[in-house]
Amino acid sequence: MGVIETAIDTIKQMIIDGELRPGQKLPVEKNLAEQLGVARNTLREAVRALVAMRVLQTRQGDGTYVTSLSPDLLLDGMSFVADIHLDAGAGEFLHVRRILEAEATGLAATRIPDTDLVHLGDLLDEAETVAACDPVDHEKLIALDQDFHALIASHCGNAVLAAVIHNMSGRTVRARIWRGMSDPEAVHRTLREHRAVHRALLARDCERARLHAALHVLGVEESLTGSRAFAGEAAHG
Amino acid sequence: MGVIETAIDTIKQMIIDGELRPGQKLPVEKNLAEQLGVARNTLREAVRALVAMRVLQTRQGDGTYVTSLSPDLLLDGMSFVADIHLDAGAGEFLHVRRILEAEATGLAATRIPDTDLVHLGDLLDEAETVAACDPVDHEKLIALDQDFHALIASHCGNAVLAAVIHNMSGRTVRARIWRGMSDPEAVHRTLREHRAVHRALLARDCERARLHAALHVLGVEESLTGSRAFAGEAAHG
DNA sequence: AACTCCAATTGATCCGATGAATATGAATGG
DNA sequence: CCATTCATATTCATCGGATCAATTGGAGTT
Repeated sequence: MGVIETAIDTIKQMIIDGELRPGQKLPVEKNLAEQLGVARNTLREAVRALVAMRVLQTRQGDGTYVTSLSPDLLLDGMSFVADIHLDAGAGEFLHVRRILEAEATGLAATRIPDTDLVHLGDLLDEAETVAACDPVDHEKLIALDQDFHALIASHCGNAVLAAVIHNMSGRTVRARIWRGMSDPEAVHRTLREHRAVHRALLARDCERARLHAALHVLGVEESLTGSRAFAGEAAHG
Repeated sequence: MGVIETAIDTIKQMIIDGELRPGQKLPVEKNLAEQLGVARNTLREAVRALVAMRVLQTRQGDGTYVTSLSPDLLLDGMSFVADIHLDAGAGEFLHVRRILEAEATGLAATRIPDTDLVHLGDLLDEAETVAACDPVDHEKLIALDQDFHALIASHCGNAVLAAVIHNMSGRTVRARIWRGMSDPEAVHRTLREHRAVHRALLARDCERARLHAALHVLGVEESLTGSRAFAGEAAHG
């Protein structure tokens, strides 16, 4: 194993062992490099790798610190994975998201405070206003969509679950999904599904919330794969 | 934004845009550094960060290449996250794993080939043999446990789902769980639950497979939190 | 055609120097 | 005595060059 990999693992192990705690300041580069028996440039590459993993954080003129190590922080590299695979693997990411988002929404039904339920309603009102404009501001819709799902997930009582959901669909993926909705009907359907989820949460009904959340993501999946059988049939009736 | 961050994002974008494809070789450090307008040491730190994310791979004397970018590869940083949070967040990770593993096992019921079902049976036979020995080889049990779950997940038909499950519980977490089973009865219960999952898969019964998988992970969750109400009651009866 | 060996290529590691951002503490004014 | 300002030290950021080590590819040999 190379010198840099060794340095990375040593610092990692110091964190796992509790020798380095969240928020703690590391020794200055010169000393830490000497302590680990490597050159300063080598240590910098190790530190840079850990910064990329959101394990460390450097502040010029101040020092290097261990981050909060919160799951949300450490898992956010996943969004890049989602962005890379938006061609081949977007459907697979959405499938995972459907499972997790259904669970999180069901959990949130009994946990989300009333004030945030009101906030959710405000988000939906604003989204409907934006959708009614011509031309539609898709960027705004994307932001509101993200806020809607993030707010629900943040109240599921499981920080890891919320973090995985939050990072499961990178911004590029979400943007592509919304931009793919050239059909105004698709936008309105999405907003109706959001309303349904909101009503279930207002009723504090776990199972309804879970089902509507799953159905919502499923709708996105099917709109991507072009297998929207229901929509086609509904048009006939 | 710093020079290094800019270099990282530039390379990332080249990959997202398809300018750099999986397996492709990058220009030599000297040229690429010149092309990006940074010093060689600076480029190296950017490359090192992408190597840590499993996006790039370097081979001394040969060159730097784009990896396969497979989800399993890119998501494997998650195991470090799980290792760090094994005190506070182990339960939350297990909760997510329960949801995902249940789904994956259900999906695998109709997808896993007969030959792999036989292989699963062999793994269980071997595990029971090891568990019957004295002293018990916990390392061997950990490896067999990992193989069992990985083999099932790999046949769920969703590479992203399989990758997330695979990386959800780091080796440290899995090792701690098994080592926590000082009670021989806990080991035997785990093996019984594995058998139940295997039988459901043999019957190609999605719902049974899903339930047994969920129950299995739930058992691990409860053994960690010490809330094994059922086990306690069973001991009385 | 297969093998051996050497030289070129390329990343790995190290060293030293300068620039830029921040923190610290002394000096100053109220 | 307290708040502000500012010079200075500290620390990371970036750079350029030098040497080491591993791989590759071709020349030469069998």
